[in-house]
Amino acid sequence: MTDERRPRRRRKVQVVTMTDVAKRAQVSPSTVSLYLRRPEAVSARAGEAIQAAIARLDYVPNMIAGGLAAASSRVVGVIVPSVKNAFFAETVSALQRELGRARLQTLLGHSEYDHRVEEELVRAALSWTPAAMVITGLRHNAATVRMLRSSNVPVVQIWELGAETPIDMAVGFHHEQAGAMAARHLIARGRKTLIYLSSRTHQDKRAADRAAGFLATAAELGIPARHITHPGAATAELGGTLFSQLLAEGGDHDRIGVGCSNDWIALGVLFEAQRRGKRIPEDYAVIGFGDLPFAGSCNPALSTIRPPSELIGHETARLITTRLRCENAPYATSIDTGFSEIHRQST
Amino acid sequence: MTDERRPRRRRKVQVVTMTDVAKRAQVSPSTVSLYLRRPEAVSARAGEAIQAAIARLDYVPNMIAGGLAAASSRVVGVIVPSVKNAFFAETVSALQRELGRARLQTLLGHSEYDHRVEEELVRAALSWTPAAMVITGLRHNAATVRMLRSSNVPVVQIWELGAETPIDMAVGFHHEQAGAMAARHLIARGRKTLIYLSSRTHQDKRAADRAAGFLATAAELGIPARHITHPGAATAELGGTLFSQLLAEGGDHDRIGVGCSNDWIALGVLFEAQRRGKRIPEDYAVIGFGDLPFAGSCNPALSTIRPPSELIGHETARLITTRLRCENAPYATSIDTGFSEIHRQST
DNA sequence: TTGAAAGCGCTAACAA
DNA sequence: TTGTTAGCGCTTTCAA
Repeated sequence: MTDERRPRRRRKVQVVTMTDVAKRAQVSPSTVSLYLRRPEAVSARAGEAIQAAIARLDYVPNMIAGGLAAASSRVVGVIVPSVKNAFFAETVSALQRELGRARLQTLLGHSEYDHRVEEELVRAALSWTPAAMVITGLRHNAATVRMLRSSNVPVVQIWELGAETPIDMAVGFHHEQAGAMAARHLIARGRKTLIYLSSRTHQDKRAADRAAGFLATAAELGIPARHITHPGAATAELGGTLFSQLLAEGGDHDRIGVGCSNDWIALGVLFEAQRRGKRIPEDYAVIGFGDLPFAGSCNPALSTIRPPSELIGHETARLITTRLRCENAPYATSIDTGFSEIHRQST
Repeated sequence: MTDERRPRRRRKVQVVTMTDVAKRAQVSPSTVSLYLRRPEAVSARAGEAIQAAIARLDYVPNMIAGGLAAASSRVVGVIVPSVKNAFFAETVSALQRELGRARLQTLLGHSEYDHRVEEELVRAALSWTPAAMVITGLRHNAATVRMLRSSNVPVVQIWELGAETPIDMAVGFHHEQAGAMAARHLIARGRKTLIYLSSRTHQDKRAADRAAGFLATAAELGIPARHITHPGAATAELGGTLFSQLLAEGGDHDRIGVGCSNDWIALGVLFEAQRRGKRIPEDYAVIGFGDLPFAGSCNPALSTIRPPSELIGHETARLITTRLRCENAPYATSIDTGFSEIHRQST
């Protein structure tokens, strides 16, 4: 029993470390590190030895340690209102597929359309020193914007373009223009009165913008128009409710054009019209927004405005990977993805 | 100009570190660390000073450094086939909301129903020394299972219960039982012949299990039954195609009961039946799977089997947080969430 | 209740 | 092309 001061030791936590690989391959740890990041910078002989050692030892690199040393990690923080919403699900899906190709991983957060939740999610994501941040919309708490700016991390704001200047980059379209297109479409089909059916516009500012664009265009073209909205989430059920409300309002119901802030609402209108024996498009022409999977196959097939959900993910990934590749890639880029008009039987 | 050897320095990368907070609060860094993890272990005086310093400096803790030092991070790796699928979107959404309460973040991956992609995603997620892993299904590549086992990370397999033993914990239900329930439901409503309409069963093993349960139950009860399937994704359009195929097959079409592996397919059947003037439920009784948002409001309202998508997320989060709280929490738990039968107009 | 100090596993500057 | 070395910012003993 010696009186010797035993140095306190922490357990070795990781089973196989880079040092183990280096020992086995008879090279130094930094050569292994170099090989992992730029295999072409290492001699063929060393490369093969390292590769063999990795395979043999079943080595999984520790991104946490790498991230700390490099002061930046291979994660991208992505914040959307909700992945239950098919629009964002498509974007997230495309984004993740493309980021994955560049070996970037996705740290996902749902703000639930709440700016305070969003702020917390941004704070949490930034604590991972992410390689980039993706956030939905252009409007955020002041603190969120401040954090994002001072983080020096590339930021892409998605799904919206508008009056506000992006924090860094933006990929999306003008929702007023999408609403305007729906209005023009209905007017072109001879509708005498326009109605906009929407939901949750107090939270979903993009839906509110579409409504505003719809109503403004009707006004410009001298067509009477009004807006029926509801605080609930956009569902087929709510669409039925809104349509019933429209019918209950009475007045002149000759050649009405109905714009919906979302295809789910439009689908509910279709179902409710069917139940009440109203003809679509003869009595009521209906146009939605989203081109959701059912739009082409329902009865009648639904005319709609199709947002480029996948393209937004795709372009966002491209912007991020470009920026990460060369520091001096174009700054403050905005990409207007546009949207398209899908004419089917319901109008 | 001195000849003095200048020590090489790395840039200070983080703007505000724990040391900065400590200096300002006139305490040591380890006290700040302690305060952040267990505020009650620090004197009120020190706590207040630290809190003030944090607020003043706008300090964001660095999870990467924390994760490295603690050899475990506050992320949970979550792998689902696709978040475009409403089932998984609901589960991920619930899971994330609950994990967020425990200050755990979600690293999301989509396997696209491919076990090799899944393996890569697991490898990538494990390189973050996650606090836990969530993975969809019980069937994976051998390498995936090996990595997961040897990682010593809590693993929850979701959305499926069955013959295989879980790697660690499991939350889900038996899909054969769900298929069987659909068959019994149709038989109880007097159907003489049963048809199962499904899609992508070569990839979606859970859909294949539902089909198997449906057909086995029909056989047991002496009811003729057959299976029409298609490799495409489950959409309303495909539902229409499958139903057309059923009609084209001819034979005795008296009192047919149609089970669908997914509500989207059932919706397509409803639309196609409408177009072809077939009456539902008189000519064809239809039951789906999923209870997707439109099921209650379509025409006729759709009978369906409802999987507890949210509950799965909820229970998974509970299992994870419990396990993280006490190391010796029950090991090898399986939770059978069950599912429910929703009877509406279509049967 | 607080502080000193030793790493966690890796990257990157620099030297060889 | 490879190796040496000094941290990255934090957690966690252990001692005071």
